[in-house]
Amino acid sequence: MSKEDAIAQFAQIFRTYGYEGATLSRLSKAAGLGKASLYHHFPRGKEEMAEAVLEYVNHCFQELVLEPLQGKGKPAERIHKMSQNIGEFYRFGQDSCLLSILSMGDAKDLFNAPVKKAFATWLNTLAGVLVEAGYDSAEAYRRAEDAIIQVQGVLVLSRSLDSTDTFERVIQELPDNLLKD
Amino acid sequence: MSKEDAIAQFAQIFRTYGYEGATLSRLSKAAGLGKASLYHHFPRGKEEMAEAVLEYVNHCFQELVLEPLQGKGKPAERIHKMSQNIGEFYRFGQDSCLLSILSMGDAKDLFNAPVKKAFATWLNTLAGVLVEAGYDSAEAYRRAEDAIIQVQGVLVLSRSLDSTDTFERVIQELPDNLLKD
DNA sequence: GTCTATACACCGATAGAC
DNA sequence: GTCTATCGGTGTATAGAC
Repeated sequence: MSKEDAIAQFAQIFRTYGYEGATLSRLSKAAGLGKASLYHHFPRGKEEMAEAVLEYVNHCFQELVLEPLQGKGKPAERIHKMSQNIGEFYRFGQDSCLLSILSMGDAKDLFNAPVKKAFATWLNTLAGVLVEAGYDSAEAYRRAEDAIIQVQGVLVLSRSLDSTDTFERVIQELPDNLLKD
Repeated sequence: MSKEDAIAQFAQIFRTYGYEGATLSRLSKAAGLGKASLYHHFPRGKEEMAEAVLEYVNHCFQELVLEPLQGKGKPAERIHKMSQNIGEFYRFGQDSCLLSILSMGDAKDLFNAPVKKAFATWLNTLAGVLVEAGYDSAEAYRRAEDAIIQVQGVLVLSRSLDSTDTFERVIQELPDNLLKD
């Protein structure tokens, strides 16, 4: 297994169990390596593994969600593409948001800055597209906030109810909600 | 400190650190008792403490959010009261939702049933008011889902961004969103 | 680069004095 | 009813053989 594959497996562990619940035993099993071997690749231990996961997830998010927003088409088309890819990014509601997970408990102190930055980038990128679509910047920012809130909210609800049907509906309605009126 | 006061303190620990992160050391400190003393009041240990917290929080939620919805006034007034009290219940975005916390990691297996039930009750109670307000039941249910999604989403965002201003806006707009069109 | 063995702290939980 | 002391287990992390 490549290092990147291992990090992708780690991501699932952190998302599922949280930072405290992501024990070295679980991470070791997910990577198919002994606990001691993990320290060869991540000398600073669990914290460095979480950093690698955060970097990896940010990279995926950049490709799937941010780049489509910065593409060439009409604003409406870009927003549609973003919404589709959000579905893929969160595996249609099966995955929790890593950022929201890392904003809890002890992890909050460790990852406060990058988590804030990631949300701010999403907010600003989406608001930028809405400004292009004709909204003034305050209204664009509110709508971008509302969209992110809907995504985060439906992820929580999907996890709590063990059901992804509401996720599908919310993602499908996201473009219309962003551009209506 | 009364048992109920201790349970309220426990709730803050579970909300802040999650089920795994809510260690007996932290719970003991929050209650102002030694670890061993906790077992006098909660013989089955941490799991029983979390059960007590869940029961306590459900009770608060019942009083603050559900009962106003089942009151006597017009639907619009009841929804307005619910929204106000949601602000109080979540301390205006400073608190995470205990249900969403208990739907993660190992706690998910332990508390799946009551968490699902609590969300279902909220959904059905709110949808009932919207039916009274004139929506057909499918539309009422969708709107109730959307409102709960907005609340959960803004709680995540508030926690991640360490800011409660968006929370205030979303709660304020909640009644209009539920009843518009 | 991966392993076994181990160190030491903290976990949840219990025994028993007071 | 609360405490100190302690248990067995697991947590993160390290040492050193191969």
